[in-house]
Amino acid sequence: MQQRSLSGDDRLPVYQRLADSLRSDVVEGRLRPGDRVPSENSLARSYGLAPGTVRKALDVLVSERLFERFHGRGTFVRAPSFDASLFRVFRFQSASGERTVPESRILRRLVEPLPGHVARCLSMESGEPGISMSRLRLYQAEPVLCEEIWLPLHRFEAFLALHSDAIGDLLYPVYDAACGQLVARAEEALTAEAASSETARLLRIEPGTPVIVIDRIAKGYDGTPLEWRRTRGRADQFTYQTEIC
Amino acid sequence: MQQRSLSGDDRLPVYQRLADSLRSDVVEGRLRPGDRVPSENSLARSYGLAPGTVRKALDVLVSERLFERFHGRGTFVRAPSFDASLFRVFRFQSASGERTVPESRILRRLVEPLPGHVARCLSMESGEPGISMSRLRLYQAEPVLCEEIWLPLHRFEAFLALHSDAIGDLLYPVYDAACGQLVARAEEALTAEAASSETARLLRIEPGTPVIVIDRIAKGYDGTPLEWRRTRGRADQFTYQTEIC
DNA sequence: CTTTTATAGTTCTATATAGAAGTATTGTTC
DNA sequence: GAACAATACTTCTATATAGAACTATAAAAG
Repeated sequence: MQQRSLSGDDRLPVYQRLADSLRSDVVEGRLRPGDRVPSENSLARSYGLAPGTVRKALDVLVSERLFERFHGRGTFVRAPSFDASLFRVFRFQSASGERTVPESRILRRLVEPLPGHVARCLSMESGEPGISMSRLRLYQAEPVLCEEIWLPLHRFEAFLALHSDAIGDLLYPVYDAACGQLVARAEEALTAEAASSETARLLRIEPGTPVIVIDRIAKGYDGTPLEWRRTRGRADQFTYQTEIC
Repeated sequence: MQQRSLSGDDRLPVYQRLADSLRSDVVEGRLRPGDRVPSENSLARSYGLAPGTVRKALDVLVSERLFERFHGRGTFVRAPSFDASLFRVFRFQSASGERTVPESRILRRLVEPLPGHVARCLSMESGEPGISMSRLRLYQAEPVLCEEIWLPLHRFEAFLALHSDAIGDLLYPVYDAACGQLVARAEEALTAEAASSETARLLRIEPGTPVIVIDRIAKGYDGTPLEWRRTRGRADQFTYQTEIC
């Protein structure tokens, strides 16, 4: 247990600087999702702080949803969950009410130059090489979502080499395992449009029918954009619920 | 400064019971939006608690967005803001970027029996009397949103008597002033559909064009549903942004 | 009247301490 | 081996205290 000290702007309160320090432990990979964070007492000892101050720093990171605490068990780096957001938006539930992740079928996977609007979102230049994918997602054998996905080639070369069977229904675990790319959070923008003939064919609906469009930019812990994704689904299977105040 | 004691289940932690007590001060109208909450020290004195415990109770209420704190100034009951949510969803901003609330025009206001699906949301019986309104909202003289609104008659009789000129662009302040009904929060559900001929006419678009539908149930501090509202707007003027993690 | 200064009130930070409450492991007993 | 008891460790609650940082008001000075 070595004595540690806080870096950073010393005009900031101590608990903020400790929170910053722990946050960068995650950003720089010294702490990974699922890892246990040192206990409040041991942090207090090793940084030479009062336990209350340490606890306040952890409060910050818990409210950021970066950590989660369990009474009597410990504090852990939280693993983000993205499919929960799909359930918030589309109602995929069987008659019995249970939720299963929709099955995925990759229709296309090849290297192409990034189009302008995608490149901008990925902080890259238009025309730089990217991996382009089309994916169809089915629920109980019915097509429910279709997706266009773009990845920066230089980070995801190993993904190209993978056999299709090695890619499951969820992509982010594969990004981590095969390419060492951890997705920490994502920004989503939601719109509606009339179905093009292409998406109408994939979703087996009439062209012109309203569809929901979700644009997502997935980012790493350090904020670098990793994936661009556009998902379309039938509007009549969609509701998004919030509380406002 | 009278000595006060905490009621409620004494197996709960003290700070929770204090938070409950202050919350019910708001629910029962002893504290109103904008009011100043007694200072941390005075609460500590009057309840006979340590200041840290009081502060922890206030932390709870601040994170619920019921209170807001200002360093050196005090703690206040927060006034909810609902038009902010409209801006999150529809992009009404002039070229210069400033935001103005869209102008409102009430097309219809009369007493009618509540239809079933509305009555259910308002915890009332189908057929009970309600106030039914149609409203058109314009931005820079262009129609952008159309709304159907239902109110329970027994709470809003005074609203019927109001002259149209006395009703501004925002309804909730009028509900409060004329009927003593305070809206605390609202639940919204968002969908898309093809424009009916009726909404197409109002919004001056082609029938069948995608429109966004927002169903809202507005509730008081005690949770009683006060207003049912369905808003429709052109989908091409709409984006909803969130961060997920 | 305007500006400055003091003051009293507010929230915010930090320390120190003690024990309650929950969880996992280890040892003991049967 | 299974069931129970003791233990060590974790987070959680609560108290007490002191001063920093910020804001509004009142008093004083120009």
